[in-house]
Amino acid sequence: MVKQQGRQKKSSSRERILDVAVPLFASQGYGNTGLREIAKAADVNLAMINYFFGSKKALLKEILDIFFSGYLEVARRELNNEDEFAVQIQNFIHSAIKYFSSCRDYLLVTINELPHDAPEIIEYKAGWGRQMNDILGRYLSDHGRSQMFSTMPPVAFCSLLTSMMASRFLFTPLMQQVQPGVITDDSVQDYAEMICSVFLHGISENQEESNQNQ
Amino acid sequence: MVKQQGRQKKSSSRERILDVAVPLFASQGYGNTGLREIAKAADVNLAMINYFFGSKKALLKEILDIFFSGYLEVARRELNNEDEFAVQIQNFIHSAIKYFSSCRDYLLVTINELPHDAPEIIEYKAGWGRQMNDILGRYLSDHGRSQMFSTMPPVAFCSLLTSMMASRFLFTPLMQQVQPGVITDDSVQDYAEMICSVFLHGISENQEESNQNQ
Amino acid sequence: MVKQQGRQKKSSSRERILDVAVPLFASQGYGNTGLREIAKAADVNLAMINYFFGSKKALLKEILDIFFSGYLEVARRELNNEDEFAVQIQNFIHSAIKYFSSCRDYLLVTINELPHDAPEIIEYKAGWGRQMNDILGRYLSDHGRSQMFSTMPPVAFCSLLTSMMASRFLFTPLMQQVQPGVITDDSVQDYAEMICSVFLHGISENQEESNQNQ
Amino acid sequence: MVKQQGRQKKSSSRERILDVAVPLFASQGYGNTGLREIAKAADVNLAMINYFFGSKKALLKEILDIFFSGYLEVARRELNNEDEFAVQIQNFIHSAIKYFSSCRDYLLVTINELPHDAPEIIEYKAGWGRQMNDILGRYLSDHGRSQMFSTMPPVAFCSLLTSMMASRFLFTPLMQQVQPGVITDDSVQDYAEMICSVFLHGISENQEESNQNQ
DNA sequence: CATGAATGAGAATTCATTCAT
DNA sequence: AATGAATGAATTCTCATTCAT
Repeated sequence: MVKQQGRQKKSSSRERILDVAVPLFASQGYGNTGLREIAKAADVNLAMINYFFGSKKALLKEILDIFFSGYLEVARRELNNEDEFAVQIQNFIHSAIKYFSSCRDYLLVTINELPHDAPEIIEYKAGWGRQMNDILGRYLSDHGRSQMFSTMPPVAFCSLLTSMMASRFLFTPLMQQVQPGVITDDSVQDYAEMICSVFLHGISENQEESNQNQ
Repeated sequence: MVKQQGRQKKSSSRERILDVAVPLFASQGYGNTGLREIAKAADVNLAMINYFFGSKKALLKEILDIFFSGYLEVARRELNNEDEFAVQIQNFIHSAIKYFSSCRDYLLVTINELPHDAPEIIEYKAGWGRQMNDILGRYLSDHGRSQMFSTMPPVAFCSLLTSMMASRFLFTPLMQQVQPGVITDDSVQDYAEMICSVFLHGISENQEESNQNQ
Repeated sequence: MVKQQGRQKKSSSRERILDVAVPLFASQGYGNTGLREIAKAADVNLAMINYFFGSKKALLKEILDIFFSGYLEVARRELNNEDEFAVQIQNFIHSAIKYFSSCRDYLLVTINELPHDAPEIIEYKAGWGRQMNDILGRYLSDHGRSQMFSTMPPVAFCSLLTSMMASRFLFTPLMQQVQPGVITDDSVQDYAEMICSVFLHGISENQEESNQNQ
Repeated sequence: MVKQQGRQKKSSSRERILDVAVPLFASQGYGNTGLREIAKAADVNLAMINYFFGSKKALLKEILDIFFSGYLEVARRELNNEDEFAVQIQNFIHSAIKYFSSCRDYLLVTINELPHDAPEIIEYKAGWGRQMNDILGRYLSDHGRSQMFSTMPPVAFCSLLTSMMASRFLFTPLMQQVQPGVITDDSVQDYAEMICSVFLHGISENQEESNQNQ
């Protein structure tokens, strides 16, 4: 599906709709956001949304599409090479968090709509999930770690890691309400470092240094 | 369909509404679930939902309330005692995951509605968040770990751990679609063990055994 | 229909409902006021309203009843005696305006619901209208003024005079919004004087003095 | 039922809604009339009412708007010229009553909703009231009659006169119920004459002739 | 008298979608 | 590509009323 051809002279309506829909879905939820609201915010005629995307659900699909394809690309790039196990994971975490940070609203929409079982969407999401599972499965088996903890299949490994990396973005709104000023945008790099450390070594080891420093 | 036989007649409608609303919200999303649907599923007159709860939003609040109060109770019980740092964390993780497992739908609703910014709900959620933050903050400072990783405030510590523990439940629907049969209910105990291990020591340490076993 | 028997020890619920319903109907309109609102304001169980009055419409009827019976009583007292034509009218106007002032909310409800044609109420109001018409008709014919202006039947005479007297109360909310402080409660007496003067002599005559005073 | 034939096709729905809503509001009251009823009577989809007017309240505003702007126009035309005081008043009364008669239902809606205090509407009505007050105030002061009766501010003058002129229309339904056949449409001219006479000279003067005729 | 639960209809409003222009 | 009108179903919520206790 060709996203854009030629010079894009004037921020096409189609783009404006997406640009406006994603943050709305992210902050209010898909079900709580009406097409009217989107149309008004995008300064576009209501009928144009269905004209471009076919339906509200197809608009959601497109958003999931964009997020997943980017996420998969990161996974393929960082996990399909000759580097060492831990190095790959570290690179993946850094890249993924950078990616999450670059499209947090896409992430939020994707994560929040994941558990929902709208019949048309559910199998669709599974398709992306399978691809991600394949990449991670190959990565793990390549390094002889297919049965980590004896009960963590790749699919769970993937879920856990994604969940950890996303936690920062998922909880941001709440965290800022609880303790304003604590979460700052410039600490994404630090955040990736921390996730790497915890995922690879847990909080205990790190804690010893931390204790010494005190 | 017999309405109710035997003893507990009083206000069973109210309970039926809750019992039915939670899984519906969990599987479809709050915004995608109509009161009609809930009323029909609970075999209750539509008007009773507003009669008992006041509004759809108040119904959601009640659900968040129930989940949060249970979660806080777990935190208070496991983190407010004389045990050692790692022991407390381990007990907390086990208890919390057991709790999550006992009310997964409440968990799903809570997590998925967390990022949304319905004005009335947002400050409400922050209230619960603050309480949890207080408990964890005291726990960390009691053990001289207030500034873990130098950039992880209690609020982030809390988010990360919760996110890890919840990942299993959040992604269950998708995981089962991707790899049917992998996720089974009886492995909750193992799951808690795994989360403990990763959170405290990371995947590397454990990996060495895993490698040896190969 | 006996209104009250015995000592009325504790401002009965029935009275509280009426006391609360009348100003609500007056300020919001009958149709815009719910029984729930009344029940809450009267601190009475919702079901009590129907228990005491039978229905919302019956509650309205009772209000019209109370107002009309008082109004008729004034008319009977002031127009059924041996005084002169103009004296009777003057006494009637003074008494009626005093009465209106003592129950303005009843007046407002009555006037504002008058034109509406709820089938059960319409004939009911006509009953009261007929009684008032009889009194005024007898009064006019007694003084040989049955055909004032050749085209003003008693019913129109009655309407016009009532409308004049009521104007002050009907427009009070608007007037105070337009020119705050102009309408004061203590000028009811003056107001009656003015209505008398205009109704009997018009504004022209009075104006001449007014001009001289300038 | 043929929807529309011939020329004027555009936005006929909007007009039909207004044409149907006004008499319904007039005869049943704003609060007692549902949008369903209006939609059915106008042969229009229920949603079109909100589509065109935004809300039920906005529909009411539009009706008030139409009535008030016409009424103000009459006042401006008849009271803003070089004629004598009494002549101006007479012309105004004749024009206003003709106007009232041409849109009685608008008049009824306006008058009956005037006392109600729906927060959004109240200040809105006051805006119109102020304009009318300005016109009448200028008119009175131009003729040196600002303090008629020493206690009748322009706002009261305006209320009284409007109330007198409207009485015929306000009470019509009741009057016809009380004395069928008395109120006829062709007597509007006579009615205006009568109001002029009463307002300027009162009933006494006229009465002398009436007495002589006996 | 009084209460709380229950009901079914109806309230206003918004929904996603379609279609002729 | 874009618009405005239109639709029918669904939204949340409130209505007046009833009834068993």
